[in-house]
Amino acid sequence: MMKLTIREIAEAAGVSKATVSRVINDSDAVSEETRKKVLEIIKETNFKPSSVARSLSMKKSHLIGIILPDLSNPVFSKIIAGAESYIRNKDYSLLITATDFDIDMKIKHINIMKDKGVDGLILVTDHGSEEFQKTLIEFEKPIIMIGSDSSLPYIPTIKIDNYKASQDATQYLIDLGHKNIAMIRGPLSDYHSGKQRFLGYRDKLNCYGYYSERLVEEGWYTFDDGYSAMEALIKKGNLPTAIFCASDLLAIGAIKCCIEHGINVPDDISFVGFDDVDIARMYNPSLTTIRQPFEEQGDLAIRIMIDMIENKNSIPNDEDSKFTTSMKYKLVIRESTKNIK
Amino acid sequence: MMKLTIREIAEAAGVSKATVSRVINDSDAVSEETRKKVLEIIKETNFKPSSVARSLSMKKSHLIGIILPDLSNPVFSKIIAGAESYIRNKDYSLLITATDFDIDMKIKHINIMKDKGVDGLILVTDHGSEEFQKTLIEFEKPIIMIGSDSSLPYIPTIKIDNYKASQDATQYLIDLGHKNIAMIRGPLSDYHSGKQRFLGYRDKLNCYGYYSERLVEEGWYTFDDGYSAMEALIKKGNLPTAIFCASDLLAIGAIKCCIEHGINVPDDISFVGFDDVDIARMYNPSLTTIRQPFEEQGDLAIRIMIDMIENKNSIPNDEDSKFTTSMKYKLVIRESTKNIK
DNA sequence: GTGAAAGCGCTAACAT
DNA sequence: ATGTTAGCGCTTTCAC
Repeated sequence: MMKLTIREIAEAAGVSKATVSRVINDSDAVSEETRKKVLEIIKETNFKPSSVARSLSMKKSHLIGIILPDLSNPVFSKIIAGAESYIRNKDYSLLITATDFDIDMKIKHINIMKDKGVDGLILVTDHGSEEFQKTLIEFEKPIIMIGSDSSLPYIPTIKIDNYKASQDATQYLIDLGHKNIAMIRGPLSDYHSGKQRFLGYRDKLNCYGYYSERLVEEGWYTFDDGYSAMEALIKKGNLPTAIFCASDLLAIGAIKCCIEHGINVPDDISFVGFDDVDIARMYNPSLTTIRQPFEEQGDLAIRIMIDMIENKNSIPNDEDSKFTTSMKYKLVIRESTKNIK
Repeated sequence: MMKLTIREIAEAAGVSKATVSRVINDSDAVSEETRKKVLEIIKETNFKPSSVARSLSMKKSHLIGIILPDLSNPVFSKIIAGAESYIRNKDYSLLITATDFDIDMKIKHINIMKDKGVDGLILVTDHGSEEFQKTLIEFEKPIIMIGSDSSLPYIPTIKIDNYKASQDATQYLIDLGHKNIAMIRGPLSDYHSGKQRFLGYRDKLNCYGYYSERLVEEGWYTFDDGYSAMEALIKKGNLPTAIFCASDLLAIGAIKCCIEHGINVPDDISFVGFDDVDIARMYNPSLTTIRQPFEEQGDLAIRIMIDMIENKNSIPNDEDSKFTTSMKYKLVIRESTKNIK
């Protein structure tokens, strides 16, 4: 059975291709009679217009690209899940690529997305190099960033206030009576999740005069790095009574290390994570953490994107309309923290 | 700056569009001289041919669709990650949709994929209804199934032997001296992960005369269902000394429930999970489980798919070439199981 | 209200 | 080796 085209439908209905097209798109007045007839034939034959041909003709692919570092990390797969579940009922599809935090890879794939004709691009990434900026500028279609900003004023950004969230987490630990509070941070080169979360912690401790460089370890947000960082902390001796971690995985890795060393959580050490991935509530002990609304971020990004694509006017183009959506985070208190007053 | 087309390149190079096309695709002999010239202009202008136009003309989109139930479940996001990381260096992209285990949704999205012109489709799902089968038959492009088969002989399938894996897991528990072994299974309507895993367990217990219906609870592979199932088991009284679970999440939910009830794992009850998602090794206690090679499955699916797309001859078309790849699973022993002999 | 024709950007015969 | 021409399947003026 050959693939049907609009031509066959037109013939079968005894009208022109143009008319069929009008019916399909509701684009122009068509007499009720012919519309009925055409519609009927379309149902009967189960005809579906080729989106490829349509894309070429309309210069719109109904594809939205999304580029993120890593699909097997729950942090990112949640964002995708949020985006996907909203788009599913819309007339768009998602083209997804992971790029391993590699900036050149990112640039390459932004270009691939462009070739594929995506109508818009969602970037989950840090802002990166100058060449990266250049690629963004030349993209010429709507872009949205999640978790980071681009320094390009016309690119909407969705994120949370990492600095403030970290201050809140730290304050919570202080309120619980902790003074010797360590942090396992992310790399400072990672501006939002690394540097800002660290600064929030440091500045807050400084308010109380508790801060010391000795208290800080660093890792790449992973379980294994959390484990190693904790080993380092143990080796240093003079254990803290609480540890704030830049990610849940870091926290869980560190907790696992503690347990294997006979250190009780939260009796000996309290832990606060960051993200609230699924594991946080499942863990034993369950993890006190900062909840980031990942799925909502993905969902919102798609909403804004579709709006930008369909009402071009809504693309912010002057300085004051630069819009950054700062989403609400929330400190979720569970079993891993203890009041020691 | 207008979007460049092959036409501008041709003019700039003083040749015809056809020649430019030849250069781009290495499709036909072109004199070294003109090739150089064209290539140069392409570099200079940073020209990229439109894949949409190309798709229309060649009837090949270089898009591979993948449909799965849920993106936020680590089981599925690992498969995607595997597929994506292989495809990334190939000249293909991935169109991803999640469908919530809803069969009608699946059918709808298979059709959407078809409209979008994907060159092939990877399905992570159970085989489903007759209408579903019909949709597959009418798809007319390569399809591959992961984790399940289709009953259509020409559709390659990638999976593990769930029945045997469950027997192995159960045997392991028996070897450890356990006789009173419960199971938290998935729904029997789910043929592979539900029914087969259960049968492997039941048949193995029957070999020893240990089986009893009282030992079985059921849930949807989630943490919360595991927790509830464990509560039910506790309510029944006469606790088993070991529990085999149809998923890691089920196991972890049950373990969490035990801990909250003061039941020690593994001293009082041993647990074996299924999947080996990341959480399994991170958990406290870490979980003994059957490892499924998710990323390898995704990777392999893409390899086979690209091969099918590019060498059509390799599509199996006779009965004996029906090919099911049964991947190796592995029992990974960790802290959640205890020898009680 | 409807049809004819041009065109979206590319590839693929067919000529030369 | 290269140019010419005719599509791929759809949308969109522009006539009628």
